[in-house]
Amino acid sequence: MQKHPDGSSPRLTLLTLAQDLGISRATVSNAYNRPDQLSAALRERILARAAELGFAGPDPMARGLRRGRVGAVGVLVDEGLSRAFSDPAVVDLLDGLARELQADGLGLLLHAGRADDEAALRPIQDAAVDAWVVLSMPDGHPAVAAARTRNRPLVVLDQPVLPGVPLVGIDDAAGAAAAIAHLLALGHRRLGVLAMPLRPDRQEGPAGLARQAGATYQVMRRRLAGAASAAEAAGLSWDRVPVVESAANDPDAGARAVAGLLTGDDAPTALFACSDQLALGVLRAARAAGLRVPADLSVVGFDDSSAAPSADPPLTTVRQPLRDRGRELGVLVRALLRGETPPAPEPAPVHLVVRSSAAPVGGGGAADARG
Amino acid sequence: MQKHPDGSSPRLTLLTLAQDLGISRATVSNAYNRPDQLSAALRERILARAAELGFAGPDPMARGLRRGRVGAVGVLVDEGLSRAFSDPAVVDLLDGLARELQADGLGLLLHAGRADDEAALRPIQDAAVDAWVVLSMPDGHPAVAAARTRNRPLVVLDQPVLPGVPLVGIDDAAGAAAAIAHLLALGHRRLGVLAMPLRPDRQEGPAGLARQAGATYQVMRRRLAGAASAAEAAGLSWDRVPVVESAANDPDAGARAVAGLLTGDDAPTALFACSDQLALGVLRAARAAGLRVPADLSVVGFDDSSAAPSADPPLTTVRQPLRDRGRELGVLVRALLRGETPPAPEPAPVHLVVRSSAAPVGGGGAADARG
DNA sequence: GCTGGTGTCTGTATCGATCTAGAAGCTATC
DNA sequence: GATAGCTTCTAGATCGATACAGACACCAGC
Repeated sequence: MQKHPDGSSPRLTLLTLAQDLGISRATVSNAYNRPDQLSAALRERILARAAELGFAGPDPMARGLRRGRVGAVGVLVDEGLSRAFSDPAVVDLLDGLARELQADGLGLLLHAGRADDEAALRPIQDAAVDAWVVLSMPDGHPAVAAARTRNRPLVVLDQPVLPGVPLVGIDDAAGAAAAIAHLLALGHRRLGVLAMPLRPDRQEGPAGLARQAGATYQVMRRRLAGAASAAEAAGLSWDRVPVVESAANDPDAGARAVAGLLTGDDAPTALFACSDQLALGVLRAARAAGLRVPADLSVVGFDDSSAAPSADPPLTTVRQPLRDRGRELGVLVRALLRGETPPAPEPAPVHLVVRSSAAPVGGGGAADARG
Repeated sequence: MQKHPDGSSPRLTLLTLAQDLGISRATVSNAYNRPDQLSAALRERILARAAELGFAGPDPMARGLRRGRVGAVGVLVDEGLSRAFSDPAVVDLLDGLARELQADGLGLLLHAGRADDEAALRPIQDAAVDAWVVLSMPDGHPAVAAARTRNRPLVVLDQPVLPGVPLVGIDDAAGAAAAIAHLLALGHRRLGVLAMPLRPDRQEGPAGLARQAGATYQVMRRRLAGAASAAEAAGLSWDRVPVVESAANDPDAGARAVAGLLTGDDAPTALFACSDQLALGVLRAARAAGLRVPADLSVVGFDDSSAAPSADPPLTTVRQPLRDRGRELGVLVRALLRGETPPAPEPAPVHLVVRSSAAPVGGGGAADARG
């Protein structure tokens, strides 16, 4: 755009403008950052001339260096962006976060925490951010360590639990227990559970007690523990409840993982899917197997993401306030950036939202069977 | 973490480390950036000592200032992040972009382009990014102007068309024409169109020719023009084809907007929805109105997003290679950052993917009618 | 006429790195 | 033994802004 006669592009800086106007660099800086430090008239003159020359204001990086702030918050998500964002729950949460941070003009810098490559961690270490938000990363993930090396404020969602790091979480165990209790109350005794990945190794299929206990995704460890205690409390032996692990938290993977469980004489009459994404997969698999939901199979999900109410049938699910939690993360980050040391918020309450994907065992819907 | 005995935190810099080791600052810098400029032994010693002291490497902002690069690409999306990311098409595209940029260790800095507030533009002007990617913003949106003020490389998806700015697009008109032609070939004569927003004013309802022509979302202008020409070519007068505008590009808004169109004596037998998100809304509205798809109503979408094949019924839709287009954006950005001036890529080809949401008029499915 | 207070504006040190040019040491060659 | 060519390391300028401590003018009050 602005090209010098001699061909070199004359980068505009505060100094350029100051010299042009015959005033000092500091005054131009003040025109942008401290309007009270100079007369309104002069400020107008400076801004007008800046617009004329096409000067866009102080350079972000130089300002960042001097002030120690860039105006960006790093967000660390597991795996690729695609997988993370294909989950409406993550999107809702991120939206809450972004809205809250907008109050301070902070943007979100996304980085995917791929564990594979040692060199892939450099971009994370070298990211110009004021703080980090870590979204549901497994225990011991190297990307989390990389984000911590700069000693910037860091806030964690759900997991991992790190000493001295504030965490925004929910009572996963209570939520899962509520889901199981609901199914038990409906009279179901042959239960099944479809789990999100327990470890980042893409394993799929039945998950025994050992695998469950060794889960590096703490969220799953807690939800399974909650489910187990609710089952045991009702006299059901947990080790006889089939738990199937999905290779990924999306409907397709969920449908694939659960397919084998739905047929056979002792197939479950009710399934607890540990996320709405997986619950959608169960619905799909059930349809493919010719089962009616909820007549032949009851399904309960987890999250109450935006996809839950519009599913077919609408999902009974454990509601967690996703947007609010995103906002909480933002509030926490802002406080930390102001130098405060706020207490981590209490785990948000969860409760069951009853819609129509779960019904009493035996299937009232058989009346108008039309298969 | 690292606290000095006297209470002040002793920020670690290249200089600290250099003095500690009795060498020069430049050498420490070289240890990180130019391994060939010093002996392997010394480099090892530096890195080891750095790890010992907890030095995470050169400061990103200082490096950014000196090098003129921060390692981040700004992404400008319309409206809130939530709306943008709830569209699987956007997510797929973003994933392609992120993957391509990862090759250079570049992260994505998200900013929502809210038009409301003048002050809301500052964070965009002041964002520390090396380049901008603008995703489907309407003509004349102030946020786009804000992103341009820094004279950084800028790449546009779909729109707006700006002189000298490379654009990654598709042949929208041909795609829409293919959709209409398909419906016509199936014998449909009573067509309807469900449009994405034509202007960012959240208007909903029938959109006359004037409104269509005044659309500031060019994508919609082009798709409607393509649809019109295909209709006219078949002898159908376009001004008699009802076009309904949705207030937002999501299934709920789409269902709401289209509901009124589905009933009545001269209700369309076939609908072209200008995005898969809207097509999902049509499916939902049709179900609510007791219509069977495709027996009573044929539906064609646009995008072939990841939601299309798993819809019920699977969507017939116009396929655009979303992930590839994201990658193209990334390739373009990387080239521009290397100082090259690559030609904007040819508009990617689109073609119709026939699944089962559109069928011949008259409804073959009426045989086993069970309503 | 002097003191003290306000309101504006400026000079300079500083943030933490990278780049360029060149110094120092060491070996090989004629 | 002087010259040339390496490799390895360093000094100093530079990127562009902001914070702090004053300088200067002007006015009020005694």
